[in-house]
Order: sequence, then structure tokens, then C-alpha cells
Amino acid sequence: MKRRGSAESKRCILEAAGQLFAEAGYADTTIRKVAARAGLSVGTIYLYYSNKEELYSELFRRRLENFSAMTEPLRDEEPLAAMEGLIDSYLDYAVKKAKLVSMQIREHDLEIKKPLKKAFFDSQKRLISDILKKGVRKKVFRKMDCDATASVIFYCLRGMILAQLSGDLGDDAGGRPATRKPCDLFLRGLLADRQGRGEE
Amino acid sequence: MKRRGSAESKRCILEAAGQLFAEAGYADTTIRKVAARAGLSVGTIYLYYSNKEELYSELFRRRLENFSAMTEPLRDEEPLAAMEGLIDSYLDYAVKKAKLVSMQIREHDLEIKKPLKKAFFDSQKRLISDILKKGVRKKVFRKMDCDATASVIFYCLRGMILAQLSGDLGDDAGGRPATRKPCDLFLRGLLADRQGRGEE
DNA sequence: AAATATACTGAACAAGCGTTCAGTTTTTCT
DNA sequence: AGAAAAACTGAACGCTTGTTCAGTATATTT
Repeated sequence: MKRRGSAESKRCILEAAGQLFAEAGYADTTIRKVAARAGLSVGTIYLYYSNKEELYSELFRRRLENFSAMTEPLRDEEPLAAMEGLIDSYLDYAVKKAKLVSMQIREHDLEIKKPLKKAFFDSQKRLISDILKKGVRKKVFRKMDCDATASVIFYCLRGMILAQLSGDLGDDAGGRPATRKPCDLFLRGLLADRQGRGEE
Repeated sequence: MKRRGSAESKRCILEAAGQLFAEAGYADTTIRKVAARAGLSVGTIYLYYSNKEELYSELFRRRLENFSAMTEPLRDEEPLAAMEGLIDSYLDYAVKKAKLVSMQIREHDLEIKKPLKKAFFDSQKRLISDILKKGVRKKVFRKMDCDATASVIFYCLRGMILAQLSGDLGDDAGGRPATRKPCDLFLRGLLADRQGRGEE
């Protein structure tokens, strides 16, 4: 029986692979398992993806695009709100896609991903830098080297993802990470002088 | 010829394994390769370590102990200098042991490591928290939730290690990471109000 | 209805892995 | 010197993996 067309099959494979990579990581996700979950045979996988790496790359590419599309709109918000939104985006992502993120970290230096990753990193840092520049212009943030600071913030956010993964932050009632408050550390460091944040 | 005694052999194995794990990661480091580099046969490895995991655990444990021993003395320095010293320690470590750190990240969720890692994390966070508390007491730092902030700083530092690994920070003339300056972001966020840092 | 194209199958292959163990060599002890 | 202990060897075992390919089954076209 030829149930699915080729497009539909590709989709099924991608979905099954996505789940498995997220659950078990790159090494422990076998083509056999992907085939089983997709309801297809091993050989069929190779009709659509020439090897395991290519399958993984395709998934990875889509994931990065998705995330970028999510954060890009922050550009148009007020600088402080934009920074807060960014922190939330990163932490939310870590909470919701814990297993997946965990695998991305595990495979952080897979050669295949390098170019994709670089492009993603650059675009995120540009976003942060733009937010910072806007903040400096509006005198909400102090004067600074925006590009360098954007780099630092970006990697700190990645660090916070590690924290969330380690289950080290806990979350408050709403299931939201309880880290937002301590993250004021960044914001405080950014703000123009003599302008204490309201709370605390 | 029975050249080495059992103690010396153990040492050779550990050294060879350490190099290989650092170069190739957990999965791609095979017992056969370890044996070859140590100048011993496969079977001998199993005389001293009951399996690959145990060998890895032993190495990992030592590494964490080493690092802790390096940072612990910062306790006795002035809070601000201590924080700066901590940042330097983390970045230096990332520079000098790039391959190793890269592997540690890759294997970040190996089950074996979990308990060791937790103990290490806790001790590092306690160190940071103690530095912060001292700073608050001396009124160098603003009032804050020291434990929570310590957590955030710890994970940000880990993020900075990721940055250094990505070759994303570059280094200035002396080979030292050029990130120290942007890292003032933290420090600025910590400092008591109306006390701008001297530089800039 | 026959022929062609499309979608799929799964046993078989080659390679690599961690681990074992019967056996050998060297050292130490009596 | 002989016996016992300690250090070491490496072929062999069982298993898993990514990948291939000679076939089979379903659709589509003529």
C-alpha cells in the first residue's frame, strides 16, 4: 500500500526524528528508531535524506529559523521591555524544549552545524545590539560598547538556559522560571545611572 | 617485561584517557585508543578500571577538584577583586582547556557525572554567594538576594565559557580574553548605587 | 491491460564498540 | 631453584550502528 505521498512521508520522518533527537540525542537516535516511529522502513528514510547528518541538519535549520522569527519582533518594542522579552523568550524556550536544547548543547560542536549556528548567533547578537543602541539613544541605557555588550548578554542568556536545564532555578507558581528577578542583574548593569529599578 | 608497577600504570592510563577524552569526546574515545596511547593492552585497562564509565568518572572528579582548589582562595580577597578574579579564572580555564571544556559540555548530561556535577555546582555557587555577602556587608555591593544572584552569575560565567569556545570573544595582545571589559556588566549590576566604576 | 513511474521494504554488510578470559611473562617470596 | 603472586596480553564474543540494494507493491499513464 502506498499510503502517503512523498511530501507527507518526508514530513512524518522529520517529525519522528525531531521527537527522537529531542528525547535521546544525536548518537542514541538510530535510523531504525526513526523509521519505526514514522511508520516506515529503514530504506525509505534514505530515499528522502541521504544520511543521518542531513536529516539532523534539516531539523536544526528549521528550529533556528523558528526561534529567530519569534524574537525578531522584539526589535520594535521599547528597549527595556525588549530586553525583558528576550530573557523570557530564552528561558521559556529552555523550559518547553528542555530535552531538545539539551541535545543541541550535547552536539554543540558537530561540524555540520557550524555554519548554521554562526549565522544564528550573529543574527541574535545583532538583534540585541540593536536593542541596546536604541536604549542608549533614548538614554534608558548608559553609554556602552553595544556590540561587545550584546555578545556578553547573548552568552549569558545561553548560560541561563544551562541553568534552567540543570533544574537549578526552580519555577514559581505559574510554571514560569523564577529567574526573571535575579536577571535584573543584567538590566541593572545596563540602565543609565541614578535610575534604580522600581521594585525591590 | 613488567616495566611499570600498578600505580604507575594507573597513572599512564589516566593521562592517556585524559588527553583522548579532551581531543575526541566520550563516544569517540575508545578503550583501544586509550590502551594504545598508554602503551598497554586493552585487557590491562580493565584490570584497573572496571569499565569506561568509571575511567571517565575518575578523570572528571579530579578535574573538578582541581578547579575548586584554584578558585577557593578567592574567598579571602576583597569582594570586587574576588569577583574579577573569578571571571578571570573561568575565562582562563576556557582558553587553556578549550578541547576539554568542549567535551564536558558535549557530555553535559551523562548520568555518571550528575552527582559530581551537583556537588561542584553547589560549592561554586556557595563561593560566589559568600563573596557577594561579604561585598554587601562591606557596602561595596548593593543589597540583594545573594544566593539567587550567585546562581545567575555562576551560569552566566558558564555562558561566557561557551562564548570563549565559540572563538567569539577574540583576545587582546596578551592572549588574555578581551571579555573582561564587557564583563563589567555584571560588576556594574552588583555595585552599590552612585558609585560609578573608575574606568570608561 | 500493459507499461512505466513512484513508493516502499528489510535482510544483509561492513565496521566499530565495550568487554571478557584463557594464557603468558615478569617479579617476588620461600 | 621452585612456587606463588602480580602484571599484562590480544584474539574472540556479542551487539549495535549507518548504509545499501535487489526486490515488491501500489499508482499513473498510455
